[in-house]
Amino acid sequence: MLTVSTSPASYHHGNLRDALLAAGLEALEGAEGKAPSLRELAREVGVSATAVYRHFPDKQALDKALAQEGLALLGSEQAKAAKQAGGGAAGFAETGRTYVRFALAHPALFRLMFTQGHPVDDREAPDQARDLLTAHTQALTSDPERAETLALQAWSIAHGIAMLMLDGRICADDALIDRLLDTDNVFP
Amino acid sequence: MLTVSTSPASYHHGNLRDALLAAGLEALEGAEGKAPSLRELAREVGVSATAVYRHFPDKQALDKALAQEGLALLGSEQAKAAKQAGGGAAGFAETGRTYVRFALAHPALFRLMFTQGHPVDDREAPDQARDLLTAHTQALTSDPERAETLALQAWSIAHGIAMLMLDGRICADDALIDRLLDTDNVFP
DNA sequence: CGGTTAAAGTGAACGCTGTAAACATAGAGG
DNA sequence: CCTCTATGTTTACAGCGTTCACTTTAACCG
Repeated sequence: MLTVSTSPASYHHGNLRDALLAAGLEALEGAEGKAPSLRELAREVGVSATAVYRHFPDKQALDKALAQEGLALLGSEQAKAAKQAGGGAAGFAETGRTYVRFALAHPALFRLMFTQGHPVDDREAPDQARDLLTAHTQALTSDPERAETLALQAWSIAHGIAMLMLDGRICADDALIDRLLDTDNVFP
Repeated sequence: MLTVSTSPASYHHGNLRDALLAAGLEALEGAEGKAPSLRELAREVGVSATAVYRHFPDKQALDKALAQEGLALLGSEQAKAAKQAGGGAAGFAETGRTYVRFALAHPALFRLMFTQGHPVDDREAPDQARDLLTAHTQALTSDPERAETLALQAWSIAHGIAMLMLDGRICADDALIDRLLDTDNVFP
């Protein structure tokens, strides 16, 4: 993921880009809800604000990179959870739970990931989360369109639960997550 | 909803509060994705920035009021749609479609509504959207807990679809909305 | 009526933000 | 060793939310 090099504090930082991302991720964990400012991250890393522009054209680009980092994190957590559950349908269900729990565990990061104006990936960044999703749904049916529908529905409900819980609209309760994700008996 | 009084341009504005909300709602419609600043709204209404503080303690409070206005709008649109569909299950389905279409039609407003740190309503504001939801699900089953589960699931999936489409994660297509909201055959 | 008072406006100022422009430094390669 | 370029620095600007001290106005009351 990220190699946070503890490089010497010389004029040239060494690898500022990764240091900024690491500081960004750390800032997103603490201080509930607050997204870090560009200057704040620069300060944290011990560098002038404008130095950031040697590595990112924009604040938005920095945010995008952070979002990408978050996406990778989510994907790896989901993959681990699915494997631990033994894969298959049980593994699929676990990716959903992991999705929502990830959002609750990293609210600011999750918000950042899905608050960018446009998609984080312009078809180049690997998206393990999405790959898992399509793999799991394709295993459930032979009809590709049906698999896609299922995938998007599963994503939507997990994302909806996550967002509504983050916004305090519905109670962020672990049992409730399970209850809502259990769609086997929507129409019994 | 909002009465935009065309009051005389005297020293005292007349009802600045509503004028600010009206300007805010208008600003949220144009200029894709950009939420208006406090100063911007004050300028628009022809008043100094600090005048706003006579009516709202915070920028956040202004945003909250705007969100409330949006919620009322959504609720009324849903109610109309449900009635036109003849109520019942068809009406319920229509509220879901309306929810997502509302988000796509007013992206900035919708984002504002669900981006506040904490719920817009501290149990005092009437929420027609939520009332419709519980009413419709309670009509589907006699078990109250099951009705609540159904309600939250329906809300989650609609909200998830809306958010993912707003973020460009899934294609904002009208046919896709219908396809995803049709959960009758999730597990055939 | 006329005077007082409080609600509702003003302008200047502060510290913060993202960003641009011009300049400085250091490490790598000819 | 000298130079070039990647990577940093300082200074500056406009806009933001917010505070403070002040002014205006309308409404109330003796």
